Amino acid sequence: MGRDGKSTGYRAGSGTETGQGNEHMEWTDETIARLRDLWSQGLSTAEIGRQLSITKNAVVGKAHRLGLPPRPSPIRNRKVTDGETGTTEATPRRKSPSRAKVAEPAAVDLFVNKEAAPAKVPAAVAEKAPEKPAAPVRKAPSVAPEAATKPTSQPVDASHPLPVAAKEPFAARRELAAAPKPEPRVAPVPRPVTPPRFSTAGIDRPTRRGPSCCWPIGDPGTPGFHFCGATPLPGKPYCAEHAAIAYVKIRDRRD
DNA sequence: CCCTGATTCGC
DNA sequence: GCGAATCAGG
Repeated sequence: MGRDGKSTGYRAGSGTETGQGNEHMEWTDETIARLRDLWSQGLSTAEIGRQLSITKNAVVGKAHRLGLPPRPSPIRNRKVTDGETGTTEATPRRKSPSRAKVAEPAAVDLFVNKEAAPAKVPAAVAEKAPEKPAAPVRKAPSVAPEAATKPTSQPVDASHPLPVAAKEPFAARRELAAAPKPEPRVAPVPRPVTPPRFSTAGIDRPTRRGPSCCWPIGDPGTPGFHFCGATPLPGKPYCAEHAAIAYVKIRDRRD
């Protein structure tokens, strides 16, 4: 139990800051709701982090605290059954946890009108970003997340639209919308695709319960801001139309 | 080398 | 409680 105290431990963010109030992520109900939603949809922690403008560490950390069900880890199960092989040290417990070194962001110009897409937008800039919600780009891994992690076994054959909303264990979402919470998690990334034009066609009632398309419409913070609300694709946070522009194959910006 | 998630542990 | 740092497997 006695954890050797490493006095060297300290992180960036506290101290040299010019006086920013929020040192930690503001986990509001809306944010947590989206976290759980994306988590249940099988998105990667890093992917969720990008959409929430946070690091994957924050995502996975919060996810565990929320009691979210752990998803198939790429690494070995640290705690399998009690039958643990004593010969091989399962977990050497961190070698040198000297987290004294911190990466210095060096305050890059994010909002300049350059073609370079910012890796991640700070919350301060993000909430003031006049840019329309760019598509949360994500790459397509070899294995689809929903296919890999879906105990419910999503029917690939979309022969008939099954009531996915009915079997969704997670009821009550962010269908409320119009929440004055700043969370435009994406930056103006120059994509060759057409700007998100929200055609009324195909959009169901935003008042429906269950999973709804979480594509942000309008500027967050404004009373007119709301989410699409249409029926999302199975295993995806967006509806068919928004998913088409959201899941664009481009080199995502990761730090 | 890239990705992934889990865990640890200072704050 | 939060999240960077770290570890670890594919």
